Amino acid sequence: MIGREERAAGIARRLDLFYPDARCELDFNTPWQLLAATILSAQCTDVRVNLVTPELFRRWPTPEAMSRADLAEVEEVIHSTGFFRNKARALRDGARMLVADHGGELPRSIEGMIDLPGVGRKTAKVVLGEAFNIPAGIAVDTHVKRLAGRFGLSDETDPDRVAGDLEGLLPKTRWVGFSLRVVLHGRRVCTARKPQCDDCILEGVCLKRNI
DNA sequence: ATCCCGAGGG
DNA sequence: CCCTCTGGAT
Repeated sequence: MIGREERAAGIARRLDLFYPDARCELDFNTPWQLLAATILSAQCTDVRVNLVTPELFRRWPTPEAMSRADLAEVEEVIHSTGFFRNKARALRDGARMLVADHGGELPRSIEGMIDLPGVGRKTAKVVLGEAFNIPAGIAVDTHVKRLAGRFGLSDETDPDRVAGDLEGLLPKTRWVGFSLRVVLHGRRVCTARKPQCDDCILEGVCLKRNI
């Protein structure tokens, strides 16, 4: 049985080779639009988020515009992404905070981002990493949480604890890419219900495959 | 621990 | 019908 450090390095290396051009698949033009799309992506596929954001960003392209938006109109546009009341309020009230306290720009720290409504550590890490290239941490969503367990890289269930384990196993320079590739692998191969282990490139380094 | 919430797959 | 989708707030 190989140790966690060795397994983490081996998995990261193979994912790098197999998904060389992994990138964020949400559509956006500005950092604030990425934040908005990431808020909408909670418990929702990015494909569906990309279906509603063109209209959302056409009508409210900036925090200034969103800060003055009618809540019911925002709810109507984002309805199909689910949790639409919470998300609409988070978008408008967060935009008001950005305009009032941050000059319409995004905070560049996890603490600043988490102060915004609808923004937790996962969303903060995604936006800081993708928009500003700040490796604030490994974003642990449903995919990263599931695969970290199957890989044998964490025994935790709390996303923040899983993130702590992974961040201790991988160098900071690989954090952003690792998250993107694990999510991609989780969607395409290591799915929640019927994982396609026969088509998986991680044989020999994944704990689940070694059992 | 529970609630928020719609859409698609099996 | 049940599970899952790049979660967050109470």
